[in-house]
Amino acid sequence: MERSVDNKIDKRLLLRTAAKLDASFYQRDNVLQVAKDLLGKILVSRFDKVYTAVRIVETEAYNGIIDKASHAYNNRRTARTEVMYGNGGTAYVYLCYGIHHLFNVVTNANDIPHAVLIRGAEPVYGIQAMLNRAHKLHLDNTLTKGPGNVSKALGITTKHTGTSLLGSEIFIINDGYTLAKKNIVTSPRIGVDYAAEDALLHYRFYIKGNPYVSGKLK
DNA sequence: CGACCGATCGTCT
DNA sequence: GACGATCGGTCGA
Repeated sequence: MERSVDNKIDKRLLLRTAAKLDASFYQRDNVLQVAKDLLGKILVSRFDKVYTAVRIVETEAYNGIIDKASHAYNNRRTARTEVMYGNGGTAYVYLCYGIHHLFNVVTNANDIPHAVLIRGAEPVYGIQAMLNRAHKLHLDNTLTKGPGNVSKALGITTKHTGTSLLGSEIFIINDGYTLAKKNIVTSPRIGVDYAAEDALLHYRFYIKGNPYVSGKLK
C-alpha cells in the first residue's frame, strides 16, 4: 500500500522551470511508458496568477489509429481530434456527456495521435481555489477523483485544448517523487466497452491503494 | 453494498 | 438524431 503523498508542496517548486517536463518526455513513441511515467508527477494550472496543483495517481493510454477506444481510431481526423495529431506536449481537452471536460496529454510526434487521459490525482497545492471551483466546502477524495473532477478542480475546460504543456498555464513537473514498481497497477480502461477487444488491453495505470483512484472502492 | 438513471451538449453520421 | 474516455444521486435488498 503506497503511503498517501504530501497534501501540500512548496510553491517555489511550481516556479522551478528545471522541474518542468520537457518535449523529450512527451514526444517519446511509447504511449504506455509515458502513461506510466506520468504517475507521481505534478500537474499544475496557473490561470490569472492562481496556482493549483495535483499529483497524478491514475492515467490511461490511448494508442492512436489502431486503438478502437481512441478518438483517433482508424485515422479519424476532425476539428476536435486534430490536436492529437500535433507534436507531443500539448493538451487535448474534450467535452464528455455534455458536462465533463476531460484532460489528456498528447504524446509522440507529429501525425501520431497518441494521448494519455488523466483520470485521478491528489491535491497538493491551491486546495482552497480547487474547492471553490468545485463548489465544495471540505476536502475529500471526490475533489480530484475521476477525470471530470480533475479538470474541474484545475479549472481546465475545452477552451484549453491545444494549449502547450511547455508554457506557463498548464504544465507538469517532476519533484523527484519516486514510485516502487510494485505499487503501480495496470488494468483495462474504464468506460470503453464499445472498443471491443481493445477494451481488454491493460492500458490503465494507477498507484496501488491511493484514495484518489477512480472506480469502485475495494 | 449494487443497479439504475438523469443531466446536458458538442460532435459526427 | 444518436451518442458518449462521467458523475452523483436515488432506490431497493
